[in-house]
Amino acid sequence: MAHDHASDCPACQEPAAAFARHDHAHCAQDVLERADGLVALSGARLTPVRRRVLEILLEEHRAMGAYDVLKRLAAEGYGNQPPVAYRALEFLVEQGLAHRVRRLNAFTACMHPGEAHAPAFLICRLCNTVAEAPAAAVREALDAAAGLLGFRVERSTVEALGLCPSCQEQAA
Amino acid sequence: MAHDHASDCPACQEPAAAFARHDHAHCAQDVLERADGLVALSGARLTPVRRRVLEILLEEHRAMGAYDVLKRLAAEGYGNQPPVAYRALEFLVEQGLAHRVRRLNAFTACMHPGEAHAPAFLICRLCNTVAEAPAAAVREALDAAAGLLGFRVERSTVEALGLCPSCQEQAA
DNA sequence: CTTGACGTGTTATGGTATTACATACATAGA
DNA sequence: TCTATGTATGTAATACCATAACACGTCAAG
Repeated sequence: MAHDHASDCPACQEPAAAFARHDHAHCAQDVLERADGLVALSGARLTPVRRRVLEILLEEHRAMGAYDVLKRLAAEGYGNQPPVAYRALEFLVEQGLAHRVRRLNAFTACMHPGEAHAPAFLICRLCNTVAEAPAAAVREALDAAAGLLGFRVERSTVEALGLCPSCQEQAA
Repeated sequence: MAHDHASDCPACQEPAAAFARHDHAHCAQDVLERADGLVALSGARLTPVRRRVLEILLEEHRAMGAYDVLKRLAAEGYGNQPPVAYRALEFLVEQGLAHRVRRLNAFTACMHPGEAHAPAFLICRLCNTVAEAPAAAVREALDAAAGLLGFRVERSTVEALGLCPSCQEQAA
């Protein structure tokens, strides 16, 4: 482990940790527990496949293609046809437990489920790391820009391609 | 024509026109002329295929899939294999003459080529209209959010799904 | 006139996502 | 309990999106 976790370890939650090395096991556990509660609240069901997909996303701690997820599922005895993965992923996205990263045709676990947030994704073009940045301000600006045209925003996709801190150093 | 165009008709350029009915022919003409100049400046070449693809995007005035564009090209005697369309589209995107709308796996002509802009796309989930909104403020907010994590943004994708003005009315 | 850069055409393939239908499972109501 | 209903899963087939690799042609610089 990169650091010792108390149950409220901030490193897993803080934005700044997104690009830092740390122990994912704790974050995963914490997120899973919250997921159970959130889903129950919304009246939906976190079935075995769905829960497993979330676990997989949390374990890998990276953006995964639907077919990558599917391979893992199939290896564990679940169905091995694309809809199995896509349906579970879609469910998780709807519940706010995962996000879709369109630039990568991939999915990633949400690290802050339940907290109302309009995430932005920061994708490093060198190391391919994806970080979820808090982007309430971005969403506000987008709502404002859309409002000027009379458009009402329901869902938004905000993704940035660029260089993460460590790749900036190496490039310099 | 929905309205009579002077060569400096603002309706085609103004954001508010994005969702308004108007004559596209003039906008297209204007954009094409500017495209010629811009490409020349950058040392690139707006070859027949490339120019035709831009014309097609302008004519249709909607987000088009690469294969839609390809069909049009093929019907006019150009190559009918995917790379023909993808290469031309990629060129136009690089030159800032077109944009890629990832949510739709589609491309659309840029309505304000040459003006430095970080566009946001507003996609109506009912009528599928796509509008390009000025989003300098959004980009600034994104840069700021990324900066807090030490991430340097190079390119960004900002897309919103929601309801355009007229579909809001109909829904109400 | 040769070389090299660029653009186009074509074949082939790989990756992503959805439709449609069949089956199983859970829960609520008779 | 039994059945009806909605929801979830499994599967087959297909559609859609995108790229790699190679061949050919053109044009301008040396």
